Amino acid sequence: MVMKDDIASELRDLGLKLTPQRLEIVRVLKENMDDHPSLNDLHEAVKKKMPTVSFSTLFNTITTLEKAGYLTIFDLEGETRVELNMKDHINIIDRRTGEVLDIEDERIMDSIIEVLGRDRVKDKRVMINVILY
Amino acid sequence: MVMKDDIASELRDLGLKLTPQRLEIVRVLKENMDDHPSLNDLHEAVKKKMPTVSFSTLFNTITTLEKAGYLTIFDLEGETRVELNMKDHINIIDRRTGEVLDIEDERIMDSIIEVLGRDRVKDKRVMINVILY
DNA sequence: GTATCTGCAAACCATTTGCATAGAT
DNA sequence: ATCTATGCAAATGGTTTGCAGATAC
Repeated sequence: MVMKDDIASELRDLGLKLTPQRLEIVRVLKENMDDHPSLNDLHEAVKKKMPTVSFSTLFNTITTLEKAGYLTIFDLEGETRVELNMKDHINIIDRRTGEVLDIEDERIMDSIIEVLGRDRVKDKRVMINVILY
Repeated sequence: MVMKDDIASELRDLGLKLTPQRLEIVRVLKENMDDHPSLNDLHEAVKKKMPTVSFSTLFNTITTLEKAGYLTIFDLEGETRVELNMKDHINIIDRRTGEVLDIEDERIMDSIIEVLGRDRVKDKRVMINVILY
């Protein structure tokens, strides 16, 4: 359970102005942390709580938060997905269903880091595409 | 160096009609195998050899070849990329530059397969997104 | 008071579709 | 003769931009 004031101080720490829309967007995002929602899904979820929030505002907010290092976005089959898990981890992405699963597996992580080097992985924000036939 | 007739028989084996456009598209694709070209890049490259080939034809051809299992496509930052490497391998994708590198590393591959199970990986055409902070 | 945020509307851009004509078998 | 491919033009769909008015500080 995340408290309102936590979000406010997190945003303040990033130097961002506290608007009701922003607070609501982050609140909803935290509630759906495991879902890696698309911008549209997120917009729908936010509108349920605050129907007047525009897609533009959502887009601007996510862009701002991403630049501030508060979240990560990635593109899945042409859709922007939002990733709020800020721990080192791996997304297992099902390209057919769009499902995204977070795992924190040391073996995979270690082998990737060992082969590529941690700095390189970190620097490049690497995406790894495993292709088996 | 790939010979013309090899491509023709490959396409024939897939039950596809042999048109000059198709042959040229596959020829160019094989020449740029390591580049994971976008549809647009590929179209430009094909037009250098055969200027009349339309984007539609390229699109239709790639779609057809993908359904036939001849190649893989994936989406990178909103662009369709074409993958012709049909060996088990890993793409290291730099999300900033769009660069894609093929590697065949047993350690990474084995650890992924061990954790997820080969069938699951194979079935899901998994994409793995490594996020380090 | 000023810099930033909001939200409407329009632009953008790669992809995808519809369809009439052309070509392969 | 039939089935599939080609290529033009238009539609789609998610993202991105421009900007005027509103709000946070």
